[in-house]
Amino acid sequence: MHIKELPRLEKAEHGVVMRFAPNPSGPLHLGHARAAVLNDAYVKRYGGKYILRIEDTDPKRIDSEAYQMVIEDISWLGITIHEVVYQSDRFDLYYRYGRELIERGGAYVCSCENEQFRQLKQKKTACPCRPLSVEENLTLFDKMLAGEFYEGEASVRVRTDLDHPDPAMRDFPAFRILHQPLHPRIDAVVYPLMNFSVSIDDHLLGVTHVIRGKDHIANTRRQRYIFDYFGWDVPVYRHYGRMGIEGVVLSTSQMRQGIVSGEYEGWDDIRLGTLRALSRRGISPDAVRQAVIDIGIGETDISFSWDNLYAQNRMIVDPVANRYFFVSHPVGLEIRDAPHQVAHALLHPNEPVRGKRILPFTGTVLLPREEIEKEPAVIRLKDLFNVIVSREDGEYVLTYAGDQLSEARDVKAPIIQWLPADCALPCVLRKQEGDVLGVCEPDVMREAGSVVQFERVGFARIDDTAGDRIVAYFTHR
RNA sequence: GCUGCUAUAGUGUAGUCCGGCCAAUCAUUUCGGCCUUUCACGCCGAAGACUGGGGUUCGAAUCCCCAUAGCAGCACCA
Repeated sequence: MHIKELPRLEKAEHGVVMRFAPNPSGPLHLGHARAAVLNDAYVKRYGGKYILRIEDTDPKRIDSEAYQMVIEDISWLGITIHEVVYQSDRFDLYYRYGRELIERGGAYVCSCENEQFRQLKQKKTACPCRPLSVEENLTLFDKMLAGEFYEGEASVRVRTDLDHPDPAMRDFPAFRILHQPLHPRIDAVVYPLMNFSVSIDDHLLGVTHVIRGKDHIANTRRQRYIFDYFGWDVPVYRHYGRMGIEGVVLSTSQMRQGIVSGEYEGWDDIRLGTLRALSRRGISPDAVRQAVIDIGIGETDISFSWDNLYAQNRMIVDPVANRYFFVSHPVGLEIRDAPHQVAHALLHPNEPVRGKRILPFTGTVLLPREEIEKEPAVIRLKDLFNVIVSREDGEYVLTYAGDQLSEARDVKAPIIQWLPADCALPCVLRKQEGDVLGVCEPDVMREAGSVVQFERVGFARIDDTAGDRIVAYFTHR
């Protein structure tokens, strides 16, 4: 496996403090994995501390189950977290620094209507609240905290530069009032906005380097205003480009919608880009990690390719996956004149010491319909013997044609998987395109939870062996 | 509309800061071949790119300008 080196980080020689800061709105997906892994990779490279900061300052975007899911997903990824911080535990801190920012003249309480402020901002005009004194602002802030305002009636804004050429920079909000919905962890009416809480936390937690998506470039500039008011040093920032994924929605809200409407089975539906979906399909966390590091921190927008992920995963999984036969759409056929015998097939072709599977042939085999319908003249049943295929009255007839592999080679006979009719287990292979019904070897029962290779079909993770049929999830070819 | 960022093969990526060693790296992909009782793995080989146009220079993927395209932000979301 080729190991790709990430570009070096400035000012990182003496260690770094970094953070991964998801909001708990759902499980982690590939987009999160990029942020989580990249930061983790740098912490591991330079040494230091990795903080998981749960950004739960918007009750509208909290799914109380997500707190747990995020933790699970991170540990699945094999990421080392040294400290977990919940922003909802820190509201008092934000209020304290909010007050201080007002005292320093860096913020004011604005009671303009949203639309009104927006228009003033476009015209680079100060709103009527902007000139209020520090004392007046502090009083208003206290009233906010005391719950004396309705939602939307007041907010705290950071004083920036009304002439700033980028309208996005002008007096952005730092706190808002929210009466509803209720926050699952705390009881509050004044909520810090992302740019404020992030600035305070990044400083207080000693964050030295931040790697995040370029959708945060404007936020980085806004946060700099707050750092400047407090006289703090800003971390080193890196913004990587947008990442799309072939044929997948990564938006948590869209995924949730699909689950609610019944389009998807759940967060681990194999058509989804969540980490739990990948895990269920047998994608290894190391493959995700490698694929993400391979992509790096470039600022270009990219499209994540499944092929590249699969290639990484194949490298990891191929040496460990045991081989088995899976026969899709099985057709039972008796083989004429064939001596009963027992086939021995290697669990892994490159590692004979691992042992063999034993498949007793007693006259009738199950073959994949697709293979028979190609009407080959001769086929070789893998690890068994050769068979001549003919038709009589529209029915396929198979006749024993010797054991010699070389003879099959000579006529370029396809070598195909098969199963004894009397000891095959029903098995459903679940693919993104749909389910494939078939049968597999009884020994697959022993592989619950692990990834196997169904020979000539592809890799699959054995998900469930408890029901009346084995359930396997297709990983990739 | 305003502000900013980016632009290397199908995909991802190296090279760009400090112009020549780049007729452009590596991986994946596709196609051949070898190996093989899997259409897997492994091995060998091939295919495939510097967005376009100007400029600077002896020399540009690399510097400058313009164009084009994509993306992001302009939320009391993160």
